Amino acid sequence: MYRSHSCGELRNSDINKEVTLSGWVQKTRDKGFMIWVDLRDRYGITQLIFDEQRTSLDVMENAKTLGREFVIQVKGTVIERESKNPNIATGDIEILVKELQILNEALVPPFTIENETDGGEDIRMKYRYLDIRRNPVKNSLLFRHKVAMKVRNYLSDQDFVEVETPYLIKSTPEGARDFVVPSRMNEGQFYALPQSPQTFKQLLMVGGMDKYFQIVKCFRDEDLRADRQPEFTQIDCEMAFVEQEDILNIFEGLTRHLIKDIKGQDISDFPRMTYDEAMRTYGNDKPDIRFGMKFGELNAVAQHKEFKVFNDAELVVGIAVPGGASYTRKEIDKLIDWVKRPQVGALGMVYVKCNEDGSFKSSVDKFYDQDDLKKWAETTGAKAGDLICVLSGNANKVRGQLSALRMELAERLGLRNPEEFAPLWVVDFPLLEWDEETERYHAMHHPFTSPKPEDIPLLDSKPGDVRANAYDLVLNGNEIGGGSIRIHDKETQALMFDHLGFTPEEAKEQFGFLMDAFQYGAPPHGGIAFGFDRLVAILGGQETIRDFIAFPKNNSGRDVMIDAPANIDQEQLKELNIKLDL
RNA sequence: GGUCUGGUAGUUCAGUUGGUUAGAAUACCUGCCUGUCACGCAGGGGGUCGCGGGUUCGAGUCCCGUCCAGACCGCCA
Repeated sequence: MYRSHSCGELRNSDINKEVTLSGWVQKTRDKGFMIWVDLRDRYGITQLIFDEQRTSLDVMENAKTLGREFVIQVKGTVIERESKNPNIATGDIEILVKELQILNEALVPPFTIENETDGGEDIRMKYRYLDIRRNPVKNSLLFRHKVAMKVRNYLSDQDFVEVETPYLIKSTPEGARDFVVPSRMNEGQFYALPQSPQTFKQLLMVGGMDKYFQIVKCFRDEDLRADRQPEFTQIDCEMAFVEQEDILNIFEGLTRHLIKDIKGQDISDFPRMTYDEAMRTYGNDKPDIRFGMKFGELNAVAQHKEFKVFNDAELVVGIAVPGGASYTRKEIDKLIDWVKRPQVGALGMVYVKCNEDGSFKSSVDKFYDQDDLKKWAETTGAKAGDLICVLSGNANKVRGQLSALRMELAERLGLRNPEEFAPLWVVDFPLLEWDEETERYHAMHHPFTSPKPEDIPLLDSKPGDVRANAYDLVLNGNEIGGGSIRIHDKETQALMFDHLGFTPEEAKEQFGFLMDAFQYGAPPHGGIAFGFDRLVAILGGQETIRDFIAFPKNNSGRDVMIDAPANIDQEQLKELNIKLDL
């Protein structure tokens, strides 16, 4: 038996018990006459004591050789500490060691295994197995497990069935780049890893599994971000015989349940907002509504003077920055530089200081009088002491720019409290989106999303105006879920493929199996998929998902620990009939 | 594909207008220490300044290229 107890559970009530503990040496404090060893495992730390009065000489000598992260087993007696440590749960007791066995020695780790480690990101990823021993990472993984269990239990209690779908499937041209896997048995052919189990879950609906879910890995061969990994986990859900309203209600329930159960918070307000409204008031389809700073469109009150920049602009729009009137000229110039960075791309920024005395001071006083500026303040909701930041230009671009500024300022002003949760449904997404590169429309969500019936007539005349039965769940400015009511009849699906530029032959080749299935009694259905990594990170109060993934990839999609991806040898390539052209 | 930031001891970082032998903290090693828990004290070892080239009497420092890491834009149905 390696252990009778964990390193986190012994208390005063266990005094005088003979125990066996195993774990890692967190730290030794050798005072010569006495050696203390902090023994650590997943559950906590227990102090061991070796003492020249009470410990045999050979055990004492052995204890002197212990180094950080040695794996040891000890047998001894639980005794009360002479001086207690209120900072740890086991701080009242210690183990007077009688037997010490070194199970495995360890090299000196390249960084300290402590809450505040001295190791940087790079080295920690290379030695991720050591990083996982640290409380912050360990606790993130435990937290992830807890969220997964809550989700499973909740959905299972609601009669959802977890069904596994295949990972080796077929590549499709729509959407993200696929990871592909060569098939040895089918010469020259490739599987693709799923970007999502989308078509399979729809086929499960045709198969009568009317409530499906799966916590499932998905794969997308696109560039990474702090909140994006090439392989990531979704809570994938689909239901038959439901309308959009049913799905919103059920998954609003799940979201409320998780926030209540895990964070102890009741969500009072769970608003719904159309895509149009989100874009107009926040410049963004995933607005963070924990704070205000809503957009005020200023065309009507800013295009009547001689200021050419505004007069030529499709949209003039501003936000009120709380307390911003006190910014110095230098600070405002920095803000202007910030919006002019290529990542944001604004050409300039007009500002108005709303002074405490009710007067206004702007960078465009030459063109606008106090009455004009007062109207701007009213439109943007600016109060005395605020700063109005105004951008102008192409409506879509300027909304994106002002949205970036809004988020940046909120971050700087500390308005994005990670312990506050403000979920939101964004509904009525456009069905199609114009793609400049390929010069055609492509599905904003995916090609299986149903258009709103009343908008179908617009498909030919104004394709960009057709709205979809599609919705996103937004939490604190992050898209954590998205879904739609699907098309479930062959004709509509064919019409959709036609508008996406597929020939009937291409549609049949790519998705014939789905349209075939639709002819055998496909029920009306719809669903949603949550980005599980992201959901866990946000509930955990962070926006970077890496620490909630045991073995994440780095910025370039590499696993620096196992050093993947890597070359494969000629034999393997030959077997797969692959010739490299490098 | 692009923009920005960084790369110096095991680790995290400092390093002035280019100038003697490249520093600190921590970790590590040795010794001491009668209740430590961020133990303390004394001593010690430890460097291809990412890599390649250039400018210069002289480069960690300036220039060019390149590699790596991170954040972001594009991309992510």
